[in-house]
Amino acid sequence: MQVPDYEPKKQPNQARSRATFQAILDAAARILMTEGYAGLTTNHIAHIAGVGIASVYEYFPGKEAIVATLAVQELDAFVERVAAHLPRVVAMGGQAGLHHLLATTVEEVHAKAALYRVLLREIPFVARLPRILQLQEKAFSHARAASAQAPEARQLPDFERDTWLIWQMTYNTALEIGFADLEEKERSRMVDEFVRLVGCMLFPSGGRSAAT
Amino acid sequence: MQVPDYEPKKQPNQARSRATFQAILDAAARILMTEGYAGLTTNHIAHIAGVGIASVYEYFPGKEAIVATLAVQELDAFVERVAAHLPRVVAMGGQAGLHHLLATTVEEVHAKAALYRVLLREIPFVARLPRILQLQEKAFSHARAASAQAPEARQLPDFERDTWLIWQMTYNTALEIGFADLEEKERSRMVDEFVRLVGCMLFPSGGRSAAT
Amino acid sequence: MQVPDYEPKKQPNQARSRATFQAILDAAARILMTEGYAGLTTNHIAHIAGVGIASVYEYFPGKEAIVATLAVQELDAFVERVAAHLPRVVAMGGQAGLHHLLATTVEEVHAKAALYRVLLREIPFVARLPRILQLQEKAFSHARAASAQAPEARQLPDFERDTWLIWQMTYNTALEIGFADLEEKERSRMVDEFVRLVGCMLFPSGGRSAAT
Amino acid sequence: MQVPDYEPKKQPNQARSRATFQAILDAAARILMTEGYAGLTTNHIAHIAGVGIASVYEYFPGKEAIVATLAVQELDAFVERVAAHLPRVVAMGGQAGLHHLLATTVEEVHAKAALYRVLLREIPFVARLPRILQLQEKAFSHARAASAQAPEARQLPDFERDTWLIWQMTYNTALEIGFADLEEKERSRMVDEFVRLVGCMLFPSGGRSAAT
DNA sequence: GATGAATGAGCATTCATTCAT
DNA sequence: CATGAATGAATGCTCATTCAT
Repeated sequence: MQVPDYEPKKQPNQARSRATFQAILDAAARILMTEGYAGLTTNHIAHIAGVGIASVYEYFPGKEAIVATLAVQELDAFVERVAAHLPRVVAMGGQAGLHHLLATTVEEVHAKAALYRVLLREIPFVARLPRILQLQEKAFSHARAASAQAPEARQLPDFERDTWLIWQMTYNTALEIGFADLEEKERSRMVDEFVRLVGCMLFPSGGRSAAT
Repeated sequence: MQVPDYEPKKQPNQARSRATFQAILDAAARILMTEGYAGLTTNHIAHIAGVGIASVYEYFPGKEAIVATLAVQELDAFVERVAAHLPRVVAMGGQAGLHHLLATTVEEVHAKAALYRVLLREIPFVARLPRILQLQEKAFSHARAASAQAPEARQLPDFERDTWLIWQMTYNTALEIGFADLEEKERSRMVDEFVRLVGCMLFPSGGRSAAT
Repeated sequence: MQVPDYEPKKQPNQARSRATFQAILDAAARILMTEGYAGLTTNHIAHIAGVGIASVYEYFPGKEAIVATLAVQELDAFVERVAAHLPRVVAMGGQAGLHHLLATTVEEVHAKAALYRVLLREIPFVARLPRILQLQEKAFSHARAASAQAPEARQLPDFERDTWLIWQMTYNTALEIGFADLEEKERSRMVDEFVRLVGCMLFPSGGRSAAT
Repeated sequence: MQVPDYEPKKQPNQARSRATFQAILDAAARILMTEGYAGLTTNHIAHIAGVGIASVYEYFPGKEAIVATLAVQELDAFVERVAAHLPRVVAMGGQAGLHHLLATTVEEVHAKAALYRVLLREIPFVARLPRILQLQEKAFSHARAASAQAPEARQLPDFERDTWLIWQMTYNTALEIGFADLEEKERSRMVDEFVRLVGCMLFPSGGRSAAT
């Protein structure tokens, strides 16, 4: 099985090209949300995008490149949106900052749950894309940096492993909460508890009282 | 899109049938591990199993039923294997019991990581199969029961949500550790820290000292 | 395309064999009536007949032989049943005899319309089977003989062609009336007119008055 | 058994499309004539048509739609060709008009006997296609109208049933004469007698003399 | 630059038939 | 005599991709 090409053929410069390029990505996103990866075909993408099939191949070498480009675009924007809150998170600090960070993350996931679920859980190659790995690395290092700034967290007995583990737990559970079919109020309460539990790991001394 | 049939056509009774039936499942497992779900075709399964393609359709209505049957068989056995340790876990209690439970789980995951990763992360319908949902429910209730027996855990301020969240964090992270490409020693250390962090959530008061 | 074998492999002699043999033919008839020729498969026949698939091949070399045997059996019985009325038909003579003959024929067709329609209109090779051709020839010669006995009919100006044509018209139309989805009363009236019209051809001089 | 789709997927507009579309229909006709319906496969059609298999599915949803489209096209043209003679038939009137009509019909049938035989006698669903039923209805009403214009025919004692019966006899027998493997001269004589006999039914009073 | 008609390798699935028991 | 597990050639159909316009 040849490894496919995950890069777009060319970056569109003119306005019309840009529109076509984006229409293809949008169409792919719509299909992924309604039909899943199994229902994604290039002809279908072209049809939904309202462009000729040949135009799709004008910009992308194949189906995987469309998905990869979409994934990078979407997940990059996701990280950007969450990262925009980081200054405030750091300013708030401690449990309060953690709460703001996780609540924001869960809401962002929930807003595009249908798409993220497919991208992150149904398409095996997405998580292995270099640009997605970079993205995760970036997000992880954000988290580690923020974590290292908090005076209590420095006491983590095995800093490297602990941050990796907490990262895994937090990342996957934030996804699960965002994917779960919960009422807004229930999701909010779930986040409260989520924050408390993560706090238990990060700030071992004061975990219980901080939830109040 | 018609919903596929996930049940085998007939349960084999005679020895020869049984062998064919199992050969098909084994072949499917091997292909899933080497080629992923995308590379799984019925003709390929038949070829690897060393049986005629028609024999595949003698026992299964289609590809999905093979995967579903395999998933149920494998994950059921997985839960059984882990559940076999539960008495000891309960007897040990506390951090020690938790350590035994999580170490066992991670090792079982690691032993079949390639297969479980495909079944649980690449095939969207597996996690929605009624029998798999029952299995998760069963495992979750095991966990909740064990958790309720530990005197400290009863103090979880929001028992329902906390158990669900801790379950999600533990389950997903156990998978990630098992899937990660780590040396045995490194994995073992990772489990140690993992246990400590989960302990922080379950036994908030004494989390730090118990790890020693 | 090899010409298939239309003969049964062996004629069953013992009672049990006879039952199996006939069960196969009956099953084939039932399937033909409900699913048409396109839905007739050997495995399906065996299943409906309640015998093993290998038993089907014990008695018949293939699917076509089953159909051919069934067709000969059914159509032979049909001709026999109609022929049983011939003495009375000849005794009655003229329009009255013709009426009895055609009414009987149409009723016999109607009684097994679903099966005859498939045998005679959907399965191309049935009408070309030597034994079916013999049967038609036999029926045709019956008709010609009866026709020749009627004093008026001898006056047919072109005896050979006229009998062939009248035979064709009568045979096909009797089938169509029998196949049509008519109430019994309506079918009966249709036969009355049918007889009158055939009378017009056979007894040109007195065709009109005889219908009264 | 799902009822198949009998309509073409899209009507071709450009010249190249038209050619492909018609090549598929022509190939289907050729195969039906040489191999019968049983020998008609989509891959075979594509091969004979000299187009890729995917092109077949570009224009038709399946095999049945190809056959249905071909049947409608062919039988529509057949009815058109015969109908083109109707004015002359009406102008000639009586036996002479009838002779012209039936001779024309039989010749048109004979010219495409191999195809019509398969379409009308081997493929069960063709006769039940709405567009074919409309065609028959149209031809039947032509016949009834012509019949009603002839002064003698109005005397048919049971107009509705008589026209239906005469239609059935004439239609089926015209097919049989056209399908029969006769020398042209013999077929011509057969038509002469055929006309005389139909005349006996339509014009009861003077049936005998008119044949001279 | 954009198109859509055309393609063929490849897939899921069926079914007549055989053969060891 | 009867069985049913096993078979593979053959079929209908899809979909990523190309190419002439």
